[in-house]
Amino acid sequence: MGGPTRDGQAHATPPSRRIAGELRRAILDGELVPGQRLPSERELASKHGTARNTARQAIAILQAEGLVDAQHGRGVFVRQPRMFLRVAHDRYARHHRDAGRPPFRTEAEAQGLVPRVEVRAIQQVPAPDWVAGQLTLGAGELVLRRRNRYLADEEPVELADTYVPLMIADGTSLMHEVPAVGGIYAALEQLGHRLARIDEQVTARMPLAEETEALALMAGVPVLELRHTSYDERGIAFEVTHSILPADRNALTFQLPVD
Amino acid sequence: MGGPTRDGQAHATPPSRRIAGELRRAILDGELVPGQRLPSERELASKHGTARNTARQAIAILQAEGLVDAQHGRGVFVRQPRMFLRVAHDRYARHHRDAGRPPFRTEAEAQGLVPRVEVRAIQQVPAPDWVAGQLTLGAGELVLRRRNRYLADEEPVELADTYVPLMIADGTSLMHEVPAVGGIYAALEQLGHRLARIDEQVTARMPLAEETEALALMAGVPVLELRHTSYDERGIAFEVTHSILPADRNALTFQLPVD
DNA sequence: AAGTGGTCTAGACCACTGC
DNA sequence: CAGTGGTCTAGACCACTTA
Repeated sequence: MGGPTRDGQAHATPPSRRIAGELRRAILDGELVPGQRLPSERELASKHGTARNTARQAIAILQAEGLVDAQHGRGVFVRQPRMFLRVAHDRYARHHRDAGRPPFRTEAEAQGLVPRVEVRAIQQVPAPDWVAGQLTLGAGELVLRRRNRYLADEEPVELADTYVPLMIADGTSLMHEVPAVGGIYAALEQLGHRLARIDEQVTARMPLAEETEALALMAGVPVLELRHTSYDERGIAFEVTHSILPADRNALTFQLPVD
Repeated sequence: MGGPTRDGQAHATPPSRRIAGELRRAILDGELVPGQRLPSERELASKHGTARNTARQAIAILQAEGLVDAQHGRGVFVRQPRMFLRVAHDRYARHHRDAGRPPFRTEAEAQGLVPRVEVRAIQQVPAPDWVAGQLTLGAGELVLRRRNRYLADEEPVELADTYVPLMIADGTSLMHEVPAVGGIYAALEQLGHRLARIDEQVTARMPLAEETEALALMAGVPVLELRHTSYDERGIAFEVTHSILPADRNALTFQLPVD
């Protein structure tokens, strides 16, 4: 039994939210510090005179807010601030490419992290709508898709699907696992597609189950969704990349001149 | 009773996740279209031969993923794609400012939306660490803080705290509610701070309870956190803004020359 | 009034962790 | 083995929406 009005208080805050509120305040005020264990579900329940499920619901609220992290068999912990990989505004600068450093490697090494790239798949697929639009292809036309996963110090920090029109990629090193020293941008440049301008669009959402697994995401962590288009000197798009980045491990920086 | 191994299948997917998986597939495959109602919790439970709480847990998973939206007394619905306000790369261009159009108004009107700005507070506060760092002030030095809420067609789309050093703002129109035609950037320019370069950093996280309310956020919607710094022609920072944007209503676009 | 989601209870078994 | 979180059951009352 026991809705919020059983004691005559209409619209009173339900116990689960009250417990979550108390814990949230303790975390934000620093009474509970990052890494510290919360009382167990059973302790919280008996302390507040509720069923265990009610205390559990309170924990679920905090988990959805990204404030705590439940570990099976160990306990519930205040979340630790995580390492931040800042994707700098100049990651596509030619001087890095000329030095044989692909964008991701540039970023990771600048922060003292060990980069690793996993090639998950290299396929020919029908172009998704957004890709076809950016590359001015017919809807459903075949494109090369390279699916990569990027890790810094063996922690996954990005999933990236890169699309290149077959007219450009067919028969080139792009179809193979390791396209060239310097990454695919160096390879594309050798093919005559000199990067002159990029266009990036950023939003965020909660991860799908598949992304949660591939990025080892904890509950309550959203992902950044980055859509990137590369243009050559004639203003023609020759490559697009769709990236998914854990929001707790990534911030994107941009520096723009005005006027 | 009833763990996943009761039937001898060790590590089998628990019923709640199985049900969530089926519904997720139906949504992503388009069998359930945006706006459509899902079966009720009681229907799902009886159809799958589980308790109602188990079906309810499946719904909670989809809600945390931002795929569905539960409405008390009505049902659970596949979430509608929301209107997207793209914050264009040229929102700070001088020609808008010269025409008396502040950045937000420029954006909204370009998309046929009616912009409205609520000034929530104009105060002098100690500079937060990040603000002090960007403006090269002493930690805790007083700065002007203007707290705004932005609405498009009466839907909240941004919370923004703008900080200006008191040395610049004191005694000027910036201390008043409506600083000048063209917004605070026009006012700053009249004070001799000509915008030459901006620096923006983007990340995302789940909203705090206060932000959920101020932005009328639904469950499972993260916020974009945008940190913006304005530099004049001498490379001196004269203004920073900390924005919180609902991720389901905002995408940020950037266009950058390379090299 | 009927149907829906929101919350709670009291109890159970499971899987995982760590002493 | 004890303690923790993960999941489930079967039932209940509440608040909200719709007809």
